[in-house]
Parts: sequence; C-alpha cells; structure tokens
Amino acid sequence: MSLAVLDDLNPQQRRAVEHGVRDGDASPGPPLLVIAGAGSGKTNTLAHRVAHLIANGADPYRILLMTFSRRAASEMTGRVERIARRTMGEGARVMAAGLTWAGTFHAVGARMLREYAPQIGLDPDFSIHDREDSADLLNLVRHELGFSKTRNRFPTKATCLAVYSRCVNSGAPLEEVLASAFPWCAEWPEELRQLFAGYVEAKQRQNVLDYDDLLLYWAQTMAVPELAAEIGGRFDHVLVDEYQDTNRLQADILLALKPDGSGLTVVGDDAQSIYAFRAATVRNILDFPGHFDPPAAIVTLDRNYRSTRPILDAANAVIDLAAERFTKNLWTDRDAAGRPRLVTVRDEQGQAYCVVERVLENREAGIPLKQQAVLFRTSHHSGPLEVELTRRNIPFVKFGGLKFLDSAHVKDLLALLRFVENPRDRVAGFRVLLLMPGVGPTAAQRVLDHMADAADPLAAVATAPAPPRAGGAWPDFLAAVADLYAGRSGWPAELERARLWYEPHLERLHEDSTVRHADLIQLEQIAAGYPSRERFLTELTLDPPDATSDQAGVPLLDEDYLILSTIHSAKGQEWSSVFVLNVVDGCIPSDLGTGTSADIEEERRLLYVAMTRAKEDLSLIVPHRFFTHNQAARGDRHVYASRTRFIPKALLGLFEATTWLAASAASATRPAGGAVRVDVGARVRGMWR
DNA sequence: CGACCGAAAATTTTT
DNA sequence: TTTTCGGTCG
Repeated sequence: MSLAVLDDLNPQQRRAVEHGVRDGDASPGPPLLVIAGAGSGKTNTLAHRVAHLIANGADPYRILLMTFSRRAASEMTGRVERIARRTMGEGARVMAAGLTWAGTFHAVGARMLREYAPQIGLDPDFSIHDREDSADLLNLVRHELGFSKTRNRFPTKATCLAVYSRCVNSGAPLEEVLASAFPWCAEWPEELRQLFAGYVEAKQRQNVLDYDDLLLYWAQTMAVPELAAEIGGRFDHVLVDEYQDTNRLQADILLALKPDGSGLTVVGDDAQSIYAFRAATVRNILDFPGHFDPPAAIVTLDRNYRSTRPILDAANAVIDLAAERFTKNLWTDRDAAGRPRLVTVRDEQGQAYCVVERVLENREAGIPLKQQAVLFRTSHHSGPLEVELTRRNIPFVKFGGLKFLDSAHVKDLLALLRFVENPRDRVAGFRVLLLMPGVGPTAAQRVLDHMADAADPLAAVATAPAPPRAGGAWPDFLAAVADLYAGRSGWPAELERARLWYEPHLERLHEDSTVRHADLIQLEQIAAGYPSRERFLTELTLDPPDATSDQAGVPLLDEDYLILSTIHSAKGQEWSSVFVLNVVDGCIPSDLGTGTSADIEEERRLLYVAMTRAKEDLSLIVPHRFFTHNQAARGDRHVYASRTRFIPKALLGLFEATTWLAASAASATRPAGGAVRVDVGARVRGMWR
C-alpha cells in the first residue's frame, strides 16, 4: 500500500491501521480495541485498516465487517471502497466486490442461517418477520392462551414483544427485565413465560424467524463447538464498528467467532452509547480487552476533525457532567469565533418558522440544503416543521420514524408475496385473507388450518372451504395465488400480478387510493432491483428504504434537500449546519425515560451525539411552550417547558443565547386558536397509517 | 359470522 | 387525541 495514503493519518490513527500487520504479512494478529470519539475519523480509520490488510495480502472474501445499524454498515462499506479505489486503482473493483461479508449483525446472521439451515434443523426457506408481524403473531398466541380476558388488563402485544425482545437480547431472566424496564407488567411473569413459550413454538411451526431470532439462532449455532470452529474459520479478520451499540447476544457471537481474539478489531465510543433501550451495553466495549490473554491493545482517537472549537467545547462540557466517563475529552485545532446558539422561541410553531428562516439564510449564504440537518428526539417532533417546509416548498427527506413499508397498503401487497413464498406463515396468510370482504378471522382460520394439514399447502388453497360470504372475491384470490404459485409472470413482473389482485380491495378499503396506488407502483420499481422474490422479501425486511419525503417519494439524487432525522438515525453523520429541536426537559431527556439515572445518562449522551454532528454551525432550539399530545394526563394542551437540565446555568457561557421573536408576518396570518395546529401534523402522519 | 360501537389504555429511539 | 380491545347487534 502506498505510504502517501497512510501519511494522511495522525499517529494514533496510523497505529490503529497498522496494528498487527507486518510488511506484506496480514495474517490474523492480536485483538485490538479502538476507542474513537465523535468526529475523530473513526470510520475512515477502520476503512483504511481494511484496505491496508488487503494491500498486505489479506483475502477480502475472508474478512467479516459488522455493525449494529444499517446506516453505519453502508457508510463503512462505501468508505472502504472509496479508499481502496484511491490506493489500489483498478484492483479496487476486485477488492470491493470481494468484500462480500459486510453488513449488520442481523443481515449477516440471516445469510449465515440460510447457509447452515440444514445443519441446525432449520428450513432454509424461513421468512423473516418485522416488528409488526411479530406483534401480530404474539397476539394470536395471546388469544389462544386466553390472556385476552384477564381480570386486570394484560399488556398489549407491542409491550409483550418489547419484553420478550429485551430478555433475548440482554440474556437476563424475565423477572429481572420486568423489574428494571417494565415494572407495570411485573404482575404477569408466569403468563408471559407461557406466552413466550407458545410464541417460540408458533414461529417454529410456521417456519418464521423474527429479528431477535437472527441473532439468537446464530448464537445458539455458535454454541456448538464444531460449528463455531467451522464458521469462525471462514474468516481471518473480523471487524466491528459502533461496538458500543451491540448487546450481550452480539458480543457472545463475536467472541465465539474468535475465542482467542486473533484477527479481531472492534471500534466504538462509550460516550455515544444510545441504544441501551435495546439492551446494548457499554460493558461490551469496556470488558473487551480483558477477554483475552494478553489483553487486547487499546488505541484512543481523541482528535476531532469535524467541529469548530466552540462547538466542541460546548459538547465536551455537556458530556463532562455525565456521572460516569471512560473516554477523554476531544480536542481540535479548528478555531472559530461563533459560539453555538441557544435560541429561545415562543412555541413549536415559532420553532418551525425560526428553523426555516435560518435554513434559507444559510442557503443564501451558499450552504446547500443537503449540508444542513434538523435533528430531534422523537419522530413526531418534526411534525409542525414538516408542515411549514411543505407550505414553503422546501424539499426535505426524513430519516427515522415512519417508513414507507409500514404503510398498510404496502404491507398488504407484500403479505400476498410472503404468503406464496412461505404458506406456513400464518401472519401473512391472515393479513391477505382478511382483505377480502366477507372473510373474517373464523373463515381465514379454516382456510389456513386446511392448508396446514396438506403436504403441499399452496396447492391446497384451491380445495380449501370457500368462505361463504366472500362471493366473487374468492375465485379471484384463487386465480391470483395459482398464477403466483406457478410462477407464470416471473420476477419481478409477478408484483404487478399481485397488485392487479389487490387493487379492487385497495379502492374499497381506503379513501385515498390514488396516493396509495402510486406507492405500489414505486414498490414495483424497487422490486426490479432485486434478483428474486426471496431476496426481495428478506432484504426489504432487514434493509427497508428508510427515507420518507412528502408525497412524491424520495427526491432525485441530484436535487438539493434538507435533512430531517431522529438523533438516533443521525449517528455517524455530519453536516455543516445543525439544528436540534425541543432542547427542553420533557423532550431531552424524554419524560418517559427519566425513570432511572441510567436512562437519564443515555439521554445526556443523546444530546451529545446531536451536538457533535455539527461542523460549523449549531443551533439548539428551546421552545418556551410546547404542545403535548397523547399524554396520559388529561387536560392541558400545552405545557411550559424549561431548558434541558443537561445545560445548566454554569454552561450558558459556552453558548450564545438569543431569542427569536415570534415571526410577526407568519403569526399575523394565522388564526388565533392553538388547537388546530397540532392536528395538521397528526393528519400528515396519518396519511401513511 | 362479521361489522360496529363504546370503553380503556397509551408512552421513543432500531434491527 | 388516537389506537386497541372486547362485547353486541344485525
């Protein structure tokens, strides 16, 4: 590898890149932990390390690259490719194509499980349930067990699934999970245990895995010494990014892959750990070195290349107040005059106007929309802003929150494909059957039971008892299934066949069928990018297109658009100018998550992550008053909010405090009543529900 | 058997 | 306020 490329790195980065690699010899070396602060060139360093390994003879087919989030995964592979192209010229294409084992833990797990299915008693044609499907199946089991009519109300399907998921991911006993995270469900340990047992059996009968199973089955596979040796032996180097976001199960998998740590590299930053709610644990990163003898080497990257000094000073001050810290403060030599702004506005409406004004000012000053981002704690916080952006014709793309695939009509259509792909999947079957008029739970169950008893379930649909009140819808359905079953149209044309069947139902069930119809056409275009139905369904579940923009779908790539993102989805990203909404107590920290001090600490890190996304310009918006909706406490439509507790008085000197006076022009044209404004946001979101 | 109605609960971030 | 659940009516 050319020395020129490594010369761009600072000494610590270079140590991380070259660790364990001798000239021309990239055989697996001792384990390495890289503690890399925000903006310290973490992904870049990891990418350089991969390129360096390959340049020194490592086989790209035998390199495994994993992350927790999809965003981080694509960022990483893209970066490796770019660096390789720069350093290796034409050879880069070969190399990038060779990096086939790169992705999220879940995606890699799915692939591994399909491959090893025959050896672990799994049908390789399993389908994968997303969260909603999993909750639906859990609900069916819940009914079967008679928990629907208990004296006190039993937890909802979503809560049950959350409990189950946490148990699986943290490896903690049920009672402990209930006590710590779901105290209001603590009276049901026995029922929940029974429910989960039934759920697991149902999944297995139906040849279905949920998200957690992808990790769980993989971890179980790795518990068999022969298989662990075989799978671990396929890779010389295993590298994990965002290691602070992994949970116990993922750490188990990793350690089973490389018990002695050879060829193992993990990268992370405990100050950016924001997935504890998903059972991620910083212990993974803290305990990593000690798993090996001798302990893994540690390299710390604490030079920040992203933000100006005033921004970094403020962010450091915020994280400095954390109860527990392991990493050092970041430093930079990027001097600049402007402090980050702390902008007080009247209410959420004022917040929307203020952000829009500033964004437009920035654009006038030459900063494209794409270099600006608005971040928020929860998805619906951007509601009023989205309305305002739409009103002013400012294009935006939103990351996190509601997904294209969550809309009912898309799920309906996909359910038909999933039903044909795996006829034992009762959740998909139910969903499809219930779309027809005159078909309810009872009729649907009869059909599915009839199929379950047959040797060839799909062929048996034709001989199933016709639902008495379905009328002409039933033969139409049989014809569609027969066509898809026989593969008459081929992929991806069969999606159109499915849509033709679905369209009459779409028009009957939904008022706004034209908008929804456009989504289905878009789905067909997406499908064309996948080689087969199986790959389409799997990858759509594991890697759904995650941006929603208003109405027309994702804007063209060459267009300029503003970024809206939840803070969680913003991790690893950076923008020239960043706005953070609702920097008030009750939002950050969320008043839902303020139960334990650990929860509060996570919220503090969340604010830290948001602030460290900014390169030149950072504005924290503090609405004085904000509307609450869906609050348990009845009555008040708005509450008076105060600045987040994470920026106490002592820190105010690091900010430039300003007040944005409620835009006279805008508010003058508005009717006085406050209640309607919240409804608009709800309705915009409702279009997708 | 399925559609409708009234009461009660709900809580956010991702794979 | 919205969603979800269970009971009742047609």
